Amino acid sequence: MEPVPMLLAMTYRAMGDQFHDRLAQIGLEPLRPAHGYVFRFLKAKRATTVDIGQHLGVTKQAAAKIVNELDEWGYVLREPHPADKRAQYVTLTTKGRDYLKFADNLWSDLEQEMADAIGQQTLDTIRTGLAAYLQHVHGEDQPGLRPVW
Amino acid sequence: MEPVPMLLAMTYRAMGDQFHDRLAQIGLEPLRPAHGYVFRFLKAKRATTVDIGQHLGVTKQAAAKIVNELDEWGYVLREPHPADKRAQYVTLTTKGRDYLKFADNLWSDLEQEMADAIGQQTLDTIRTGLAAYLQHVHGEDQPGLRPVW
DNA sequence: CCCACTAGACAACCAGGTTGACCATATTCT
DNA sequence: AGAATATGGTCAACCTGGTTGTCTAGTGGG
Repeated sequence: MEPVPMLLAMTYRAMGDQFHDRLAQIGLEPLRPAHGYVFRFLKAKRATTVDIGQHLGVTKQAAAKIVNELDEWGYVLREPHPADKRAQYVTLTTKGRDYLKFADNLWSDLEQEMADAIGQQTLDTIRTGLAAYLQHVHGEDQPGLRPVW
Repeated sequence: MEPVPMLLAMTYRAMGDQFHDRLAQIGLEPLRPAHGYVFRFLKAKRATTVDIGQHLGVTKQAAAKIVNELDEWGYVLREPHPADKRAQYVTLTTKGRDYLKFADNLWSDLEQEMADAIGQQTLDTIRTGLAAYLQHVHGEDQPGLRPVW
């Protein structure tokens, strides 16, 4: 029988691939998962590049590259930090918010299809089970999302 | 609430990190997940480098690099193909089989800890649920494991 | 007023893939 | 049989997405 981690990886990829395919059909920019995570993070709180790196679990330099791309593509812009002249807040543009909304819909479509395939209840169990495990392993301070991507 | 794919990724990483940490404590070679997948594959069937690449979902060149490493480290060796002078079978050495056995034990330890944390029944539901989803998406011919790693 | 610390940029590097070209052997077609 | 085509394996150049290390300018506690 397949080891559980293998199943996790394969399922993650299966869902991610479908997400990507459907996005490509619409003809959107080739955003990677990390970009999506950044959007979600920025929606929740004002953040600097350093904050983003921390959240993703990568160096600030890696985070800066990602932010640069998003900036060039118009999903995000930098504005001066009111109290710290070194720092810049990274904020979503309208284009960024629209993308996030679209992506969220797509994700919930996929999740719904998964529910249809294996049963809503099973899906719920998976969700709460995995969350409980993460809680068990990491306690309150969950680490960045780091790899996989 | 966290999207399911995020939970999958985080859980995969959490388990993988623990696996890696414990392996490092024993002082074993720095094998990556891909190597483990190769072992598991070789145990199941005789295979060439090309077969391995196919199974992993990477190019044969990438597979060749992996096989080279494993060869240098003594986990694997190449023997001539009986019917095709171009080809070579890649086979596990004793060291390779020992590693696999050790790793399998470690994985099942981790799985048991997961069961202890969230309940055996929940874990079973997760396992069968994910397997069912993959079945639903891919049908019989599951693709390579490709990324994540 | 110093001194330790931090945000961000720049550069060099690395790992783990990719594509493309090639040789030798296998296979298929006529 | 012989020619055309396909396949296993290797080599080499390149790409992507990270890393470390260094620097500047600004911050903030004693």
